[in-house]
Amino acid sequence: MASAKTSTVAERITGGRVGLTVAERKLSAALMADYPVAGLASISDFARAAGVSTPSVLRFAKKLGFSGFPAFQQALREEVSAQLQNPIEKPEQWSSKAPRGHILNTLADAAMENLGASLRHIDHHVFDDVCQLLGDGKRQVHVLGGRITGHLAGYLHTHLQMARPGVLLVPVSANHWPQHLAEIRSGDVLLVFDVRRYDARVQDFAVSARQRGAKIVLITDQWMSPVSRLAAHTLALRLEVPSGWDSNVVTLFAVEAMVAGIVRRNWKATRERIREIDRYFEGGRRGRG
Amino acid sequence: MASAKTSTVAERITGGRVGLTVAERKLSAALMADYPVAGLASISDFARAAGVSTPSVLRFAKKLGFSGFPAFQQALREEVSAQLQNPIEKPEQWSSKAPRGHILNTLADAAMENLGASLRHIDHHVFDDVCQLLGDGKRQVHVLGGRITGHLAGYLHTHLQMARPGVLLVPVSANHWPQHLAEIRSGDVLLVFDVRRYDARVQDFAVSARQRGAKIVLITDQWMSPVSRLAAHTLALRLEVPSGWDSNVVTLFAVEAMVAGIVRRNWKATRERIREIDRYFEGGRRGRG
DNA sequence: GTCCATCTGAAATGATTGTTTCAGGAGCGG
DNA sequence: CCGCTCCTGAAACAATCATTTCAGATGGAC
Repeated sequence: MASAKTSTVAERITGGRVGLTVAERKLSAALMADYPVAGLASISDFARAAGVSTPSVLRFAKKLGFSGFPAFQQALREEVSAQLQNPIEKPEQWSSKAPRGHILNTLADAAMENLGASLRHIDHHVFDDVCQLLGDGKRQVHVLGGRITGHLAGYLHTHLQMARPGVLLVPVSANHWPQHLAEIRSGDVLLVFDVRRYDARVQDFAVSARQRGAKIVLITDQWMSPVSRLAAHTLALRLEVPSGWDSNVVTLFAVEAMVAGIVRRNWKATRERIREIDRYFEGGRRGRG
Repeated sequence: MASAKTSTVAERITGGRVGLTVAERKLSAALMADYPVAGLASISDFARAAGVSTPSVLRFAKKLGFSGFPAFQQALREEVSAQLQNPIEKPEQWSSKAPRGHILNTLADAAMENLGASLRHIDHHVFDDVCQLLGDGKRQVHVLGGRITGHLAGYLHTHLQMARPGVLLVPVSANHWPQHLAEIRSGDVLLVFDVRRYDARVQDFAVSARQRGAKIVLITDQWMSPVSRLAAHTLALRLEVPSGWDSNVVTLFAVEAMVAGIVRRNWKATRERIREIDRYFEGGRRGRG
């Protein structure tokens, strides 16, 4: 593998630490003319574009410290990837009173970037399909979360119940999963939250649910839980924050967006259900408006 | 050579003109998760990243109108090239592919405005004081939420437990509150979530807790729960969204920020607690990483 | 002009990729 | 539950690619 990943390929070239030969200068010029895309084609294309032979390209890559042409390309791809994550416009400071490095500002930055990155990557057709699936009153919906995401599962469960009947929260404790599995019928929907430290038991549950004919919707992080291979729909979100933990702000956003998308579909029925629920809760509440 | 070069690959995919199969949706998701770099690796890498077979990738490319995988890659390279040349493209839309009025865009706007408005109003000294109070191991912390916010209370509870001992979640059901009140000692902290439709029973609980010598921290919305008159510290957040419901994205943000602020104070102890918890959970989990 | 060191590309090789084929399986309507 | 259609991936194949080898080219020193 290539050694120093501290510098970009361009820096290595112009760094001048290495004297370039004629062929190498041609390659350098061709690469800079359309950086770094020129280097992302095949080795022969790149050679042709620069007007040199393929072995020269290879020697070029090795001279720059890469193990071979694929390693060279890999570095270029990573640069592109990093560069394309163009940051969204954000306030230079969120909380004007707070110090620049205050955790409120830091995390707000991260939250916004996560939200932006997630939304840029979400396919809104997938999102709409998920809403339709979850809003389909003929299917039961089962919601499953892990130790942390279980709270989000609960949040979704509570809200989804206002929009439609037949919403079941899979118990947090895995001990009760076998019983719950028996509730799953063909055509049901299983909504799974599975992020980072993916839980093998969750995966097992998903396998069983699928065998029983359930459609699986997965909400996961950018590294994609293995459950995605079982899922009919997957929403991959960006959850990284500099605190060293993951942030579920975007996850909750996705949950609320789904609820909003579902409610919008059958607003009348939802309003009626909400009234019923409220009527019940009024009993224990004396509050104002 | 591929025919129409008028549209980007992303647009062809989300354009919806072509119905996507399961494998194709996975590919789409994987591609969007790191667009367009994910598609610039070899066909087998791309297939592996998406969790499908290589032939599926090929069919995907052909379905999008390309003569083969190389043509597909060529199109992606051209997009990268074009995009890297005009560097500053502001996201006037969050999900560029989704329609302007799509719920994802609407809610994302609202979320950002809420976050900004909330942070502008929060006094970071109050925030820091809250963190210190909640991080003080000599005080028990009781966390109380309502029907909806109870899930956020649970989220905070789970995380706070990783940072310190003596964190208690007040049961959701008001029936058990009398017993729980007996757990509250002088000097304890009661963290209350109370938003909109303020619950009178929550207020009653807060009154009792305060009589027992508890300090009260309140997380509420911009209209301020009446509990604020009892509270030592109040964080008022902006939670309005155009869906007609409230959004708790900012609330969760505040929760995570508090956790981060507390954890930062005593990181060593936290890490040890996390290890212990992990050790326990390892038993029921076979997962990777 | 001759020699030497260095650079370069044609050709051969081995490795990997992209493509096709085909049998099995999932999903769907009757 | 059965039969149909369409989707999917394992395996075989063909094409291209990345790499090595080696003879010829280049350019400077004397």
